[in-house]
Amino acid sequence: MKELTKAEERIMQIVWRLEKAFTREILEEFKKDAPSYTTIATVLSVLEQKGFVAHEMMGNSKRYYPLISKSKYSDFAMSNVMSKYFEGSLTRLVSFFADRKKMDIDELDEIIKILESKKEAE
Amino acid sequence: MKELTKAEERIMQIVWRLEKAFTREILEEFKKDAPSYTTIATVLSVLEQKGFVAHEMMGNSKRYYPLISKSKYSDFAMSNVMSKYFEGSLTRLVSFFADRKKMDIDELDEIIKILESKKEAE
DNA sequence: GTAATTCTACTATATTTATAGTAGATTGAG
DNA sequence: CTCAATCTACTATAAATATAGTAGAATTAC
Repeated sequence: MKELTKAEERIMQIVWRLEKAFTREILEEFKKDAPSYTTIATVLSVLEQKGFVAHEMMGNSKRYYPLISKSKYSDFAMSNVMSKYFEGSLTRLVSFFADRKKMDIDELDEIIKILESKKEAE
Repeated sequence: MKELTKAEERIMQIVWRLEKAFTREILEEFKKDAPSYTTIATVLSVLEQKGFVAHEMMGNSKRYYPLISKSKYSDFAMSNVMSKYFEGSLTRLVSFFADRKKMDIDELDEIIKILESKKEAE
């Protein structure tokens, strides 16, 4: 899988959120610093070439939808950071968090619960 | 904090590992796809401008060392991914892992232990 | 002390990324 | 129908990134 550039990622996040979107709709999602309509169109065609989206024609306009899911790309992006900064180990990541973030008890309990049930399953 | 580009990050990882390093030493760390000596030197001066490293002179050569620690940058890089893909929630991240990765019992126990003692501390 | 080596500073260039304009096709309003 | 609006395709350009060469200073090996 190719990596997303910043501009591509901004657009892709919107496509993921909307699930199906026309260029126009994507433009409207920008509150500020909106790129121009044509810029978005250009980025979308790059995203299509990279295999991140595809489109269907509706009249003469393209409705784009994701080919690569957000969670699939999350996996990719996270693995990247994990391997570069935590030697790929979730344990290291969690201790990193534990060391430097304040975490509330409910959140901790929630995470422990998830892990306990994962333990059952394995 | 500025972001590291890919080329910068490759070099920076080496500087973090070596703690203090001459350009020559950095070059030697590359096993394959080594950029040229001068490329590394150029990237180092960019890193210096961005505030990631500084140097001390040893004779006529520069020995670079990190100004921004790896863990500080980890924090930054991780927060980035976390906010983009997990709404900043460690809980979501952990469940994401639990859902899609096989994890061994020892690792799970280890993580639970970390979280339990964090719970004590909070 | 001179030749070969090594280093930095400066400059150059290719590639990639980001942005957007223009022209021509299509469509919708009346 | 016809005009204004809208859309895509193509092209252009700026900015950022990646890479490295050259010249001259400094150092080292004899």
